[in-house]
Amino acid sequence: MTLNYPNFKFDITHRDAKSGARIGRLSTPHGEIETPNYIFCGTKAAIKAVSPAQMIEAQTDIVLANTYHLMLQPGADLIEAAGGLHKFMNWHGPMLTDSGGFQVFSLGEGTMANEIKGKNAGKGHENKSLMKITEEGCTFKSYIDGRTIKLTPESSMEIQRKLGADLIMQFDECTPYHVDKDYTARSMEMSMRWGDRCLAEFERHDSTAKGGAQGLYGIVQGGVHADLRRISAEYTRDRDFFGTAVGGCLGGSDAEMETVVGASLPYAHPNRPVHFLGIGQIKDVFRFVRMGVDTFDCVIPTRLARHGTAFLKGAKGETINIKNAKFRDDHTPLDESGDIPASNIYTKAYIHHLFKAGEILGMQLLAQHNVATMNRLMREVRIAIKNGTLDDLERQWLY
RNA sequence: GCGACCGUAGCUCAGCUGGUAGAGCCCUCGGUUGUGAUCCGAGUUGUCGCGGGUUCAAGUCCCGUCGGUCGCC
Repeated sequence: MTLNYPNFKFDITHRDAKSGARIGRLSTPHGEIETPNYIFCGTKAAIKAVSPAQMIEAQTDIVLANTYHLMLQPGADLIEAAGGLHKFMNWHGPMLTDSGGFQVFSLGEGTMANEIKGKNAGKGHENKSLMKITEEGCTFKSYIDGRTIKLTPESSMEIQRKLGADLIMQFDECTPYHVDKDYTARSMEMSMRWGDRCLAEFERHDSTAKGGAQGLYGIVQGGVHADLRRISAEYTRDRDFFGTAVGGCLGGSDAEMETVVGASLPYAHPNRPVHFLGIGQIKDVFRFVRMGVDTFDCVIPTRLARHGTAFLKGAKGETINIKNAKFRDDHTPLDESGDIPASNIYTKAYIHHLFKAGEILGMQLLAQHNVATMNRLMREVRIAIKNGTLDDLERQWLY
């Protein structure tokens, strides 16, 4: 072990007797969080429609930002000159950055989300010309101005170092769904070689020059193939990564997603924090916490909010659509059991009106409510794991 | 009083030389999982001002009439 991450720690303080769920304490230079926890997406150094102060009011512990978007705009050097992402965006708690792998490859697949979910069968790949993958890395055209950009394991590490988040991700290829197993295997193997290059680059700079300011996660790939997932998970286990992330194609159904995680985590390092990239919904939190996932990140709380969907404990399908006509004259608070004004003061009729009228305050209120609701979910999940009452809690949350 | 133009979905309008109506918005519902705020998808809505006439067939042509806008005396 040449990398020891002196300023990071992950202690598992409690294990659920009935499942793989666990309580952990993840320490970073910007504070510690209790896991399981939820990481909110602030792609371009901003949680869409929610200020840092409102994130704190919603009892948020940790956020993330994206290498891909920030390298293009405003550029990593500018953020470094600003004193790093924490100062730049005024978020002083723990933070994570993605490596840029997912976003780059999503250009080649039209919408990556469809690929991961196994949709768009037979379509996609129409923008393949926008990018090129080689052993060296990835070349693509900037969505900002069209200029050609190159991203490699080394440059991803350099950019993430300049951004300065606490937790960072190795550069990987997010393997599409509609490729054959052979392609998935070769892609996974390249991601492993890229992982080694990330570790080497990381060790060259971070662990020495900056005194261990960052913790690097390896990413498990392998598509929907259990044997590949095992190989990839064992790879991350046997390298000096601080944490393990589950990424790549997760299949086309809930069942397939569980298979993927189930084929990965038993072979990952047992004492490292496990992050599930890009998931999830409330039902996903319950499912994957039981499989040993410690942190989640997903755009869905804030994206759904901007489109008028509010997470609600016990609601059918987890959510309500505030734009529905039935809320037009519902003068009760959005969520009386919520713990912020956006939830327990503002009424459904009012927020319904804001959406109908196109007022951005509607999106702000729902976004903050959804963030607060997911944070509340995670708090209750942690308590339930400690008390052994996860099943009961799940019944309360899910219709 | 005369003349011109216009009356088509809740709103704004498109429908070429005749072949029983469309768009956008609104409205209703759905979608969104390593971010796409103002997005994507589906659906509801019409005695084409009214009355005659010509024609196999009229939103479309002709006559009359009502309403509106503008101009002239």
